[in-house]
Amino acid sequence: MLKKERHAYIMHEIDIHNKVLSSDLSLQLTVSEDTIRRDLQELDEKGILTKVHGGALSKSFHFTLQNNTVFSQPEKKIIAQKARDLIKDGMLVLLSGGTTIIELVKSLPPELNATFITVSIPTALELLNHPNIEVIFIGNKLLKNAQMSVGAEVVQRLSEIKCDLCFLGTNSIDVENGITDLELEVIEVKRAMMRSAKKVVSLAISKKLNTVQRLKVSDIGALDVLITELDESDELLKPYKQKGIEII
Amino acid sequence: MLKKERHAYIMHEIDIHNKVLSSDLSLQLTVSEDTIRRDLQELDEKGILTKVHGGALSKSFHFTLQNNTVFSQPEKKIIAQKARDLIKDGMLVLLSGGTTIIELVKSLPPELNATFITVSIPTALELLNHPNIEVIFIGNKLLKNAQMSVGAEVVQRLSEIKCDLCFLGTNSIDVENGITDLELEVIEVKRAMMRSAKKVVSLAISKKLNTVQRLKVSDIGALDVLITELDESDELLKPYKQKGIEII
DNA sequence: AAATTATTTGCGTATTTATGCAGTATTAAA
DNA sequence: TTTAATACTGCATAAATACGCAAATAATTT
Repeated sequence: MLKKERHAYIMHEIDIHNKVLSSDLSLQLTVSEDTIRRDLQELDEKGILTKVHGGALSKSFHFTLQNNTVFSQPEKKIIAQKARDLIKDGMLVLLSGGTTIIELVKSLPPELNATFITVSIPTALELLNHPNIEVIFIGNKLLKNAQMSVGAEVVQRLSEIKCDLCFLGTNSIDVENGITDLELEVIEVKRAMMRSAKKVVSLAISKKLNTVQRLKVSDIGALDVLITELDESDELLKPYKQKGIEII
Repeated sequence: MLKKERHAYIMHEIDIHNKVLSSDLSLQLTVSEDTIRRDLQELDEKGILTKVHGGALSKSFHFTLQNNTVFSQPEKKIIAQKARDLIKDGMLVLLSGGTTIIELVKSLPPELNATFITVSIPTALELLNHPNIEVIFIGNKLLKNAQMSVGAEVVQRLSEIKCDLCFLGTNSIDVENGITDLELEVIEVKRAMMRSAKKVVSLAISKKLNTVQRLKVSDIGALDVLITELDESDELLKPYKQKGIEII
């Protein structure tokens, strides 16, 4: 059998099943796994499939890369890098939704070995791109705009968990009014998230400092760490420091 | 034997078998392999076959290799339209993952008012785009490749549900071996999905008919409806009809 | 028909490609 | 962590290919 024939066969299989195993192909085509691996490598280089450990996947899975085209503000990149350093191997980390959180996930080193829990669909999708982290999604009714799970069931499930860290992509934060948000259902979940973590970290670009929304999530005192793109000594951050919040 | 005659013979062989080996031709035409190579090269330059290492392939064969990389969208569109008609206002519908299911979700009319349950992240994301449908995600540990929830918790939650319809994007289906799939964890969930629905519908492009994977999800008898892009009267579907499965 | 010219073919050799194997490193899973 | 599966590296081998050249064949001219 000619090499090109094998390639056609492999692509056909990929087309049908979205994935192939090297071991299967080796048997079906009666060539060594070495050869299959080299075939898959070539087809990968052509860009018509994605080689992975043990076989290959269809390209049609890869739509998360589309999201990468969205420009991320440099502020969020800075915040992500600061936040990243708090996460250590073996930790159990709770993540909310939002673009800042997505940026954090993108910046996670590939060798990091930790478990992440989230209620946000986009966050979950981004987490799935990383090789070594386990992803747990707490599901229930999904809220359309926020693309996240909400409702009593989620709050209940969160109450059964104790995480090392909770990262909140924060909408509005203010020394007087604490953390505030827009939607009641989101607030319920964020509260539950804060309760179930040993350490609560808020990620907020400085524009969001000292702004207030309609509904309150928590007092400022419930926060342990605040991460912005600003320098730790920035004037804007002083009031938060005085409340005993760690500034990074 | 004249060169032109050899060329005609080679093209004839290509038409019949879709491929030729230089070594074969050399014997059949009693000329050296060098000559055959030169022949194939000429015919390739003429554009009427594709020369490869060891012989040549027909152009149409080469076509399928390229063509298959653009996954079978039109077939899936047809399937989606057929499936759509089964869903009525007020129904509770269970969806698996896969590109065919995504296509179904895209084709749902905006005025449809129903509740959808899924375990697949991409499916959930697509469902959230629609204005009037409620989306429930059953969460737990997420499987990286399949981008879906798996595990005992999911099976348990599914067992507490009774849906009107369950749509399965099917990997492999065969009259003898039933519905089969690759990963154990996916199979557990698919089984649970089938149990929790009054009516189980399999969506499968015809390429997937009569293919078998390693692990079994269920007997063919557990299926109520099979939807493909083929006409209901197609020969391929007869065996399934005889098993009492409704063909759409 | 003979001579000349152009084309085709086969052969030897050097090179490239395809494949499998063994040992080791890496990765995934229990 | 341990264990099994998978991947990588370097190497060996065989098959396929490219190339130059000379012999053979075909086509053309004289």
